[in-house]
Amino acid sequence: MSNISPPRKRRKEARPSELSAAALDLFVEKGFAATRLEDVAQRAGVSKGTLYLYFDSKEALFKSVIEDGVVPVLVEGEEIASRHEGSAFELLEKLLANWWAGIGETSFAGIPKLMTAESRNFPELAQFYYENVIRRGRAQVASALERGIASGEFRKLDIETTIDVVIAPILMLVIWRYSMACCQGTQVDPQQYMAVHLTLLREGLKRTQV
Amino acid sequence: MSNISPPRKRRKEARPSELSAAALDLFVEKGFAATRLEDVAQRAGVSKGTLYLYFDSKEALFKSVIEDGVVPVLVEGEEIASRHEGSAFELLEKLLANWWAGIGETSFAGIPKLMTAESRNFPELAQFYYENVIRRGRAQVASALERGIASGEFRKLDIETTIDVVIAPILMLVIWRYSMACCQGTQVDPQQYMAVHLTLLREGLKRTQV
Amino acid sequence: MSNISPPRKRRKEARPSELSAAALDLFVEKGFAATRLEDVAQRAGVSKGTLYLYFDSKEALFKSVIEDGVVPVLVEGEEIASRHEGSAFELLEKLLANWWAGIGETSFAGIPKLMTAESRNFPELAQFYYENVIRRGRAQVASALERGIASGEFRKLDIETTIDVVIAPILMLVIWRYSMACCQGTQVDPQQYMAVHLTLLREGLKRTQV
Amino acid sequence: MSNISPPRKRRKEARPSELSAAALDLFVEKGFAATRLEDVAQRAGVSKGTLYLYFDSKEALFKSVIEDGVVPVLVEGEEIASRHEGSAFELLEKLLANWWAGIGETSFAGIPKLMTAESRNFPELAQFYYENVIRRGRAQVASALERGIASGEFRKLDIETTIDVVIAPILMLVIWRYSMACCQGTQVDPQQYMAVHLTLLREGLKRTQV
DNA sequence: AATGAATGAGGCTTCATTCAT
DNA sequence: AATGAATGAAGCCTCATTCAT
Repeated sequence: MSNISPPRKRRKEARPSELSAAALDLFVEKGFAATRLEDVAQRAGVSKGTLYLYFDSKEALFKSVIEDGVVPVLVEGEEIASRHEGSAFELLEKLLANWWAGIGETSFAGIPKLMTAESRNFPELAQFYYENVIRRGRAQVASALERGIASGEFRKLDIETTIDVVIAPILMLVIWRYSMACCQGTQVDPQQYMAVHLTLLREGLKRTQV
Repeated sequence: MSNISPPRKRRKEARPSELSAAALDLFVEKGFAATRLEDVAQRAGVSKGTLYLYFDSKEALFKSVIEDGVVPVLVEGEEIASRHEGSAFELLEKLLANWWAGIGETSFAGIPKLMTAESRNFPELAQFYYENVIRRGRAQVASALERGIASGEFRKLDIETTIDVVIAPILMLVIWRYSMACCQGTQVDPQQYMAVHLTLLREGLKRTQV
Repeated sequence: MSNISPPRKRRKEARPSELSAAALDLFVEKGFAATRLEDVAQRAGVSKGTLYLYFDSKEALFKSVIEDGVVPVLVEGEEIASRHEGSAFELLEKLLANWWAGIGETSFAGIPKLMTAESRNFPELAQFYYENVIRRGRAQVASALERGIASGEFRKLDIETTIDVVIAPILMLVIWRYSMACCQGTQVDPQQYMAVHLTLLREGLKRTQV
Repeated sequence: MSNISPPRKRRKEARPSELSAAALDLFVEKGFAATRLEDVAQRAGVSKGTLYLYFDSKEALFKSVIEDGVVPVLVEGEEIASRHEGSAFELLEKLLANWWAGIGETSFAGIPKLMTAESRNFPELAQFYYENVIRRGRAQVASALERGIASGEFRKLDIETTIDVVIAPILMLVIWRYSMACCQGTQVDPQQYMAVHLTLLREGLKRTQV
C-alpha cells in the first residue's frame, strides 16, 4: 500500500511515453507534416495543450518518438553476438529473429518507414538514428559475416555491401507493411518471407566447394 | 518535318511534364505535405498560379507525378522477358539491369520512397501504382523464377514470396539513396551492391544437387 | 504585543501585497498583455494556482496593483498644503519633494507609465486612478498656485493648465525612467532635473514687475 | 493618361503605408501585445493573410510603424534652426510649433506613448528611435538654448537637463491625449497648454537682471 | 492554503487556392 | 497563357483559468 505512488504522480511519469506512442502511430500513418497535434492528443486522450507540458514543439515530439523507440532496441542483439558459439549462419538467424521479435513485431516496426520518409527534413535526427541504430545493427550482422568468412563457412564477400543486402529485405518487409500493404493484393506473410530470405542467404553465403 | 515542331508549341505541350519533374524532386525531398507549391513553381520557373492552369490541385499534381513517372517504365522489361532464350538466371539479371537503367539511374528513382511514404495518404493512388508498376514488375520476376524452377535450374521456392525477397534489396537501395544517404557514413556503391545481391541470388536460387 | 504577530499569520495577510508587488514590476516592464501570470507567480515564489486564491483574474490583479500602489500616496501632501505658512513657491517645492520621496523614489514610480500605457484598455480603472490620484495631486498643486496668484507672488495664469505644465516634467521623468531609459545615452539625473525644473518654475511663475 | 499607373500597381505600392497606418492606430490604442492582427487587417480593409505579403511578422509590422512614422519628422526642424536669425526664444517657439504641426497634430502623435509603453520589449527599436528621433529633436532644442545662453538672453543652465525639462511638457501632452484623456474631466486644450508652457519658459529662461 | 497538471480558447502564421489583370 | 495579389481555412503554440490532490 505504502509503496504505491499516487495515480497523479504515476500519470505524470507515464505521460511522455503515452504521448510518444500515440504520436508514433500517427507519424507512421501520415508522416510528420501531415500529422496534426490535435489528433495525437486525442489519440492519447489528452488535450492539445497537454502535449506542450511534455514537449517543447512538434519537432521535439518527433525526436522523442524516434529516440524513445530506439532505446529498447539492439542491446540484446549485441549480447547474442558476443555469447554465440554455433555456426555463423545460426548466429545470423538468431540476430534476425531477435530483431524481428524486438522491433518487427512491435509498434516500433513503423520507425524505419518514418525515418526514410522524414530523414531529409530532420538531418540531425537522421544522423542520430544512423549512429545509434543503424550502425549498431550493422555491426551485429558484420560480426556474423566476419565469423563465417574467417571460418570458411561463408564465401568471401565485401562485408559492408553484404550487410546491406542481408538487412535490406527485412527493412523492406516492415516498410512495406506500413505503406503499400494497405493495398489489396499486397499481403506478405512474414514467416514465409523470412524463411525464403534465410534459405537464399544460407545457400547464397555458403562457400562454393572448389 | 515530323520531328520538328515550333518552340512555342513544344513548350506548351512540355509544360505539364516540366512541372511534374520539378514537383517530383521536391516531393521526394520533403514529402507531399511539406512541399509548398510556391517552391514547385519557383523550381519550374513559373508562377504559382500557372500550376493551376495544368493541375486542378496539389493532389492532382502529386498523382500526375506518380503517373508520369510510371508511364515509361516496365514496358521494355516485358519485351525482354518474352524474347529471352538463355538461362533463367540470365533473364533475372537482364530484368534487374533493365530496371536499374530505366528507373534506378533516372530521376524516377525517388518514386519508391515517395510511394512508401505517402501510400497511406493516397490509397487509390497506391492501388494504381500497385496495379501498374508493382504487379507488372513482379510478373516479370515471376516469369524468370517460374522458368528456372520448371527447368530445374532453381530450387523450389514459393514464387510470390521469392519475388519479394528478390526485389526488396533493389527497392531498398533507391529508398536509401533518397533518405538516409544524406547522412555521413552511409554511402553505398550501387555496382557493388548489385553484384553482391546477384551473387547471393545466383547461389541462393540454384537447385541444390542431391 | 501589538507590533508582534505570528509569522504564519503575517505571511498570510501579507500575501496579496507581495503578489501585487511582484506583478507591478512585470506589468511596468512588459505591459499588461505581455505579462504572464506564470512569471508573476515565479517572481513571488508561489505557484500559478496560488494567484487565484487571492485574485479572481489577471485583470483583478492588475486593478489591485494600481489600487494598492495608490493607497499610500497623496495623503501627506494634503496635510502639507493645509499646514503650510511660507511662500507659495516654497509650498510648491515641498509638494513636489514630497511626491518625489513618496512615489518617484519608490517602486510605485512605474505606475504612471503603466497607467498611460493601459488606461485605454481599462477605462474604469483609469477613471478610478484619475479620481483618487490625479485629481488629488492636482488639487494640491492648485492650492499652491491659487495662493501665489492671490498674494501677487505669481503672475496670473490659467490654474488648470498651469497645473498640467507644472507636473508634466515630473511625470515624464518617471515615465522616461521606466521606458526609454533602458537605451544607451538616455540617462537623466533626477536631482539636477528637478533643480532646473524648479528654477524655471520659480522665475516663470513670478509676477513680472511693472 | 499614359503616366497613370494601373490601380493594382498603385495599390501594391500604397499597401504597406496603409497597413502601417491601420496598425499605428491600434498599437497606440491597445498596445503591441493586445493588438490582434485580425483587427489591423480589418481596419485596413484587407484579410489577415495580406499582412504577411508585406510584413514578415507582427514584430516587423511594429517596427515598420515606428520607422515609417519617424521618417517624415525632424527634417524641417533642422532647417529652421540653421536659417533662424531672430532671438533664441523665438527659435524655440518656432521649433516647438513645427513639432506640433508635424507630429502633435498628426496621427503620429501616438508614437511617443507607444514607444514609452513598448520600448522595454523592443530594445533595439527603442535604440533606433532614440538615435533617429530623440537625439535629433534634442539637438534642435539644444541649438536654441546654446544660442540664448551665449548671447546672454537666457540664464546659465545645464543644457542637457534643460532640454529634458523643455520638451517634457510637450511629450506629456501627446502621451496624455492618447491615454488618460479618455477619462472624464481630463480634457486639455493644447493651445492654452502651449501658451502657458511658453510663458513659463520665456520668463524662466530669461537671464535675471543683476 | 497551496500545488501543478490539465484544459481549450485564441492568436500568429502558413499556404493551397482563386481571380482580376 | 500567365501572373501575382489576395484570401481564409487550418495548424502550431501560448497562456489564463480550473480543479483534483
